[in-house]
Parts: sequence; C-alpha cells; structure tokens
Amino acid sequence: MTINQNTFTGEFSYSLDIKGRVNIPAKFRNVLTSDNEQSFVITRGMDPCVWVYPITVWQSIESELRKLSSLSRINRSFVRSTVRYASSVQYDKQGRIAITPNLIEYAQLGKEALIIGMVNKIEIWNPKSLDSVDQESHKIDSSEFDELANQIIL
Amino acid sequence: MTINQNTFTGEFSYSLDIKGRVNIPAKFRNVLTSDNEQSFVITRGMDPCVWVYPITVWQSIESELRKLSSLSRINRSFVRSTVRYASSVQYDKQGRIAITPNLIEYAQLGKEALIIGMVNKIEIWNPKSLDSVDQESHKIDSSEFDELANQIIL
DNA sequence: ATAGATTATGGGTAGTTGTGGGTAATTTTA
DNA sequence: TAAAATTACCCACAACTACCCATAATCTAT
Repeated sequence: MTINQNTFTGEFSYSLDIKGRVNIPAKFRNVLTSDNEQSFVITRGMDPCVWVYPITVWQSIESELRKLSSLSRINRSFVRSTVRYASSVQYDKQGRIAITPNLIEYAQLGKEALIIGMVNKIEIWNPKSLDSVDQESHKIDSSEFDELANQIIL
Repeated sequence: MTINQNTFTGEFSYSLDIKGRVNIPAKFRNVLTSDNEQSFVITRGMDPCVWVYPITVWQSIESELRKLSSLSRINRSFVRSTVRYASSVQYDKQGRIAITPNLIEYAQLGKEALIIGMVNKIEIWNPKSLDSVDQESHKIDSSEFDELANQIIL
C-alpha cells in the first residue's frame, strides 16, 4: 500500500545519462494520479536543485499566477521569474524524463543524481551540493527549528 | 501532455534574423488553440519587451477595454497606449512571425532574442534588457516578492 | 529457489525543429 | 509608369528530440 496519491517520500540515487535523462523512481510513478498523464513540470528549486511537480499540482500554481494583473510591475517580475524556468515533461516508456540543459547547469548535475521525495514535489540534487547546503543550514537554523516545533508535531 | 491550452511557460533563446523574423517555439505553437488560426497579436510590453498574445486572448482584452468609459482621462490614455502599437501576425510554414520595425526598436532587439512564456502571453526580450530589469526589481521589490511567493509557491 | 515480472540504463533511428536564404508577388517611392 | 523596396511564400539543411528496442540488474511470487 502507498502512503498517499501524488505524495513523494524517500531518497534514491539514480544516474543522469548522456542525453540528460533521469529515471523517476518507480515508487513515485506509482503514486502519481492518472490525470497527470505521466507528466511533470520541472523548474528551478529555491535551493540549487531541480523541482519536479506533478502537472496537476503545477496547474494550481499557474491558476494563482493567472490572477495577477500585469499592470503591476511586481506581478510581472514575479510571474516571469516563476514561470521562466518551468517546462512540462512526460516520462518515456522506461520511466525517464529529460532535464533541460539550463536546469542541469543550474543544479550542477553530473552523472550522479540524488532524487528526494518532498511530499508534494520531487527534488533532484547533485549529492555534493546537497551536502554543503545541509551543513550550512544545520549551522544556521537549529534555533529556528524550535519555532517550527510549535507548528508541527512529529 | 501539455499544461494547458493557450498557456506558455519556459524560456528559449532564439535568433532574430535579418528580415526581422523570430521563431515561435514549437512548444508554444502546439498549445495554441486552433481557433487562433496560427495568429498572434504583437504589441509593446509594459516592460521594454514585445508582448505576444494569442489572437483570441487579445480579443477578450479588447472587450474589457470597451467597458472603460472614455469620460475618464486615464482610461482614454490607457486604451490608446494599449491598442496603439498592436498588430496581428500569422506565423509562416516554419513557425516564425515577423516583428515590426517599431517594436524591434522599442524592445531594442538584436540578433539574440529571449522568448519567455508568461502564462497567458509571450514576451520577447533583448537578454541584456531583461538582466537589468531583473536586477532593478529584485533590489526594489524583494519583500513584496517574498510575500507573493509565500502565497503561491508550493 | 527459481521463473517471471519489473526496473534501471544504454543506445539507434526517424521525424521534428530552428535557421538561413531564394524567388515571386505586392506595395511604396520617385 | 517604372524602379526600388518590402513582404509573403517556398525550399534546404543541420541539429536536436521523441520514440523505439535491447540488456542487465533487481524484485516478486509461487
């Protein structure tokens, strides 16, 4: 049994091939609802990694963006920076998606790709980048974890 | 699978040829509904770039403009400046549209053209102009930016 | 434990896409 | 009215992408 639909957990070490393709772990594909039609939207993460959304999840982001009038400068620049690096991809018969060159560049992806379930989305990391981001955030944020403790019970 | 009809995302670096033509990315042409008959409306963006609307989307903008009373001076000047530079274009067999000289001038377009999907429309930029607009708006608006991100990004 | 199914990875090929340029038709200018 | 300039339409090619098949490793079930 799976935890939930369109919900991703766990960590997987896969390889990015010479054509820029990575496998989406079978566990993730299996919890993807069929209305996604095997499609994701890939974009820049807020950390130096690639974010992968089920396309239906992305659609709800997009419908929020549609409400923002282009008369406002902030809105324009926000929509632009959000949508600019996003593209929709469908996984092939082998379960792989193609990562665009500029996202590979942005996330510094090499042959090794670390794929992490982040509940409503998936992250693709260069393992080394994740290590260093991890260490940084442990140094800085340990006090802020206490704040979160008030909001979330583990 | 594509995200949605008449919905544009992603960034593409294409070239403006000597005749003033740019390619509309295949991904964009493929999501264009057939009632547009391969036509767009191009006009001045509010930023120094060219805005490209599917012609059916533009038609609904026009009907909104019709509702604005000409009694108001601001309305008059808004309608005028919106419509004034707009013209409709159809893409050719290779998927290219011709940009009018005054729009090329306005957006300072050179050989390199950056094409950006903005959900309901497309923007064509001189990469350098975009860089400087980007930097400006990050300096000025970063707090409001974060607010928007909190509301919308998942 | 073993056979069958599934999964991860590599690579080949046909079709699509982006780009340049040519020619005829149309419009503009002198 | 004729020449010049612009526009619309066509073809050609190189690069890329989507799609397909093959194989080895792993997992599942009897």
